[in-house]
Amino acid sequence: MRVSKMFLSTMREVPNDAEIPSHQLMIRAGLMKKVASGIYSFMPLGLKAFRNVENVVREEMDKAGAQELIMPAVLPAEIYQASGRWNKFGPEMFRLNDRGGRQFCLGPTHEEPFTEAVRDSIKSYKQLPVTLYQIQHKYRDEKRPRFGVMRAREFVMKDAYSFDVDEAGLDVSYQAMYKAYCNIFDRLGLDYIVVDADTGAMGGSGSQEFMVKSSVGEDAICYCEGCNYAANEEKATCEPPKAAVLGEYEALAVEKIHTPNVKTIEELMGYMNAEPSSFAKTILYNIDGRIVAVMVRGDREINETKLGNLYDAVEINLAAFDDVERITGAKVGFAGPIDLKEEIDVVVDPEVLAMTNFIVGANETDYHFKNVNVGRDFTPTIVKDVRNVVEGDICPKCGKPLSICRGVEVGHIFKLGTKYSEALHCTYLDKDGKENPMIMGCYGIGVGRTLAAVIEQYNDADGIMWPYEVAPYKAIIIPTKTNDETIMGLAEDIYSKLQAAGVEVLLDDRNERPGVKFKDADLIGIPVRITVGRMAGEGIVELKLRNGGEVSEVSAAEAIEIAINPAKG
RNA sequence: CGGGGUGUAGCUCAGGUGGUAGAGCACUUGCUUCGGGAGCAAGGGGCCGGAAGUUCGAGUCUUCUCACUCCGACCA
Repeated sequence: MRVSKMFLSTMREVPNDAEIPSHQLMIRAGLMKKVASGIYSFMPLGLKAFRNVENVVREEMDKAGAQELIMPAVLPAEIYQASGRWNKFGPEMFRLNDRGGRQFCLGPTHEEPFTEAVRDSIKSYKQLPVTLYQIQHKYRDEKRPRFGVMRAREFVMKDAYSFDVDEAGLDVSYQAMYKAYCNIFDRLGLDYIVVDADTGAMGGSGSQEFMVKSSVGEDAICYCEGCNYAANEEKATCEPPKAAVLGEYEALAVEKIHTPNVKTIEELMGYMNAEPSSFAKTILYNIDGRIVAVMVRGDREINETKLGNLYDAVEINLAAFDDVERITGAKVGFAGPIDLKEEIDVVVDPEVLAMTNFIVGANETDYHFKNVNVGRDFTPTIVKDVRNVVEGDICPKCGKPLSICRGVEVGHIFKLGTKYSEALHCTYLDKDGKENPMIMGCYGIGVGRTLAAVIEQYNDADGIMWPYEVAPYKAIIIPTKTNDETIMGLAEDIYSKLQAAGVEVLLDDRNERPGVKFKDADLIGIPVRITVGRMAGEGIVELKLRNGGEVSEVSAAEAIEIAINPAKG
């Protein structure tokens, strides 16, 4: 491609609505353009990089035995009504009506249509297993689109669905996808980690997320340096400290302390001259209409996912102020486990069991109790891990300290089980002629998000540094003067030889100053740069690799070799 | 959904107390330049997000709306 003919506009300035490097660079390098919040057009240069990611995904899916097809994005309401998700998705689903008033949506995820398609064409165990996939646009009306295509409202996803006769079959299908995902992210050069994840609204018996480590990631990942334990913060657990045993320590007498006008734990601790870790906070939650008290150490955060799972909850919120006041008999801020006015569950994090002579709210406005001890002063209804793991907590598998980092979720694989096959009657006949629901798995990769993650990982102050596999063009030839026959002759010669070799190559034939071309080449991140200039007469060019390294003077033939296969450089 | 911020040229932004629209970059033309986003000169480009109101007169003041954005909550 000749740059002079290319539909490309690069920007010197950082667009004011782009926060993170990948988003800024995708706009500045002219890869994409915003059309509306969370909705983007891909420009030719961006699309080429996008297709490269897509093709890696496609090749690995095909290699793993999955078969590609494509479903519509516009889908009738009925199939989502059948699974109950028409209502469950709520305002996140883009909905529309046809001229006759029939309801449709833009597909947010495609378990239902895939399940329906398989139900209609597969009847026998002999036709199973099968794994199908598509690479297609998804639509979710996110409350808060962010970071360009990292969290968009229209985005491309590779979604795959496996159908098996039994759990053992699902394990095989799941492992094949797991392996394919590793191959994909390896080929894309991403630094990723596979973590155990909460299954969330998808349901099912287990799931794992593929996380690219990144400071801009929206998820917190908990992992162990000592073993292979890794989990999303939503799911991560730790080994609790040993519970204190009454009688093995000196349990002091409970005292009621007047603590007027304290609003925060910090104020309270200042008032009582104590550390937050010597306080157990009690928070009231409304879980599907039921009020529950939850206790964790004062310096910990409650993990609402774990709490919700404990009650198999659909909706979980902090309790309303008047519920709190009715149940504790005090203003908000003084809740505790002792003398609650109503019989409610008191869920206690196991870490609290290790605390002795600690402080709690007194269920009386402006008062706290000190020297409280579990077992003597109150009894938990449930003891369960309901807090977020923190740096340094003990690994539940090997006992070493856990670390926490942030990550971008680029892939997610689920063992779904029979949730959708039962809802949509997707069954097969086994050898005995008995009807069984198929056992399903589903597997997603956010293609645009993966592309953004690649850029997030591979950039510097000058721009993008594409890994070779993703680079929209592998090499760029920069003639320093376009009116010099010797220079242009050699540049054109290299250009045609690279094209003949099947290398995607750019020739920057614009009548621009060399500095402009160098800046653009760095910004758009082409891996191999061949500058044709002063020594063109001797057949010598300058070679520079975008991912570092010095400029070297080589023969045109050598430069061509390296552009074809930079690993040799 | 709660709280904040911002909407003026393709991009980044300036436009006290109301008086009819600006800069830099980008774009067009010419000249000089030409190895890391050149200089000079001349140009083109605006429903000042939209609507209503106050006023002789609104980019500027008031109200309403829409969009974008940040923090939080939420999130297969």
